Amino acid sequence: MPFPPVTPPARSTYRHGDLRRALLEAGVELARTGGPDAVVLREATRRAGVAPNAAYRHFASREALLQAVRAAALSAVAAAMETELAAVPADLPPADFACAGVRAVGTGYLRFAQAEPGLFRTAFARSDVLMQATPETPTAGPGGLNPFELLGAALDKLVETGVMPPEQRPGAEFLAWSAVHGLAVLVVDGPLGSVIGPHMQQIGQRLIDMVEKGL
Amino acid sequence: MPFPPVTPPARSTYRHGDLRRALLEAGVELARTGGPDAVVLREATRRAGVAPNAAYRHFASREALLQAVRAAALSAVAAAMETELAAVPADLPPADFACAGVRAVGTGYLRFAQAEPGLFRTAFARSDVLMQATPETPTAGPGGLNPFELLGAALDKLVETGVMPPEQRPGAEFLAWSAVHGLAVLVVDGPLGSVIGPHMQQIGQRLIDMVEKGL
DNA sequence: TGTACATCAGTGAACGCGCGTTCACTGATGTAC
DNA sequence: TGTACATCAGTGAACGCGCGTTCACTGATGTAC
Repeated sequence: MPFPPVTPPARSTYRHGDLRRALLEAGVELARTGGPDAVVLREATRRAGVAPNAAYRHFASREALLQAVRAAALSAVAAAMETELAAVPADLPPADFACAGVRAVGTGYLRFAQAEPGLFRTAFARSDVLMQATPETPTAGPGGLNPFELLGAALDKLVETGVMPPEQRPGAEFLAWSAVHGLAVLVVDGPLGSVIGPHMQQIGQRLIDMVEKGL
Repeated sequence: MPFPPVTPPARSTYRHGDLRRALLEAGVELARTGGPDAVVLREATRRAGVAPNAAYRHFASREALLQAVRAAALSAVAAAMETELAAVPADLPPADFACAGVRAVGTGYLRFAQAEPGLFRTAFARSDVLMQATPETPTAGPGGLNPFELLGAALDKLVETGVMPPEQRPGAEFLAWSAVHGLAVLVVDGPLGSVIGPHMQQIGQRLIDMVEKGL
């Protein structure tokens, strides 16, 4: 896949100023368009208007850049969830509020997957970044929690408000996550894109119904 | 990823005999080890003991070979489901038999994902092979149904035996498939491999419980 | 039954491509005196 | 305040790699007469 011509930023100073950030942003943009495989070190330096090897001052390898991009993508997923959470009416009765929280997390996840398929694929493609974030590669959203932690917190509230029996709680995040993730992946990265792409949100809501009832 | 040295088959005849099949088998073996990206045309010809360009007598391009490998992988998924289905006791009452059928389909899917992660990833990676099979690239198992059709048939029986209300049936395959697929992908291709890999079958059963209850 | 010939599966050599990465370097910065 | 110097971000050129694909070819096969 050839890259579209991107105007070089035309730097006047010898020093770039913030090359690490520029490379990361270029990497994110590449991931946005083409998924993880599109995060190509040389192309990122090209977009930053810099020689290819300049990247090695800031990232140990192409893989390190990709890790950073992944973390940024996960952070964006968390932000999408938070947006959805913020839209939940605060005056709901506690139990309903807790339910709406879980739904919001799932909805944010699905929305993000559909709006930013490239980043979504990058965020969750074979790696352990989510589970072992480093200070250089933060995976949390503005609120300080990463996607997995947001889901866990929402489920905790389900137990606190008595909607979910406590003995069901352990491992529940894996079940809920699986369901929602599966739909997202089938549509964004799998064979269902053309089949149910347009109805994804609707099917997503039915899926979340199923999870709620099943848990 | 360098390939391990594979002994060339040492052909004595000028004609290979069944090069198409040999390339397909080599391709499947590559996918088994390294997923879709590992299906490399030159490596397949190397393993078949043939010049690189000889492949073009049988496949129009690398992509065509990959499509064929994908189809074979889907066929293997179907076979795994059928194996599980065949193990369901035939003397169960109809409703229980129907439930067990759905569970068998899901279990077969998860088992396959864990036993053959490379083929699993190849089978479901961004493509429309599943939904538009051609005579040259069959996706069905021995029984003549592809994975998606096997799931559909199992759900139909759920309706026939009165376990599932008919109005729930439309689209139910997407919900069930999503749940199971999500778990498989998270473990095989995502961040949960190291976390719940060993307990996957157990979590898988809980997940299928959830789907049954939720539908 | 023997022979000419069309068919076509596989060969050998080469192409251009873009990648990640390494090397010795150069130029700007900022700190120590 | 001025100057020497260490630091280190970015440069330029090059490397080896393996890939998919194209070209003109050669050798075995099997069919028609």
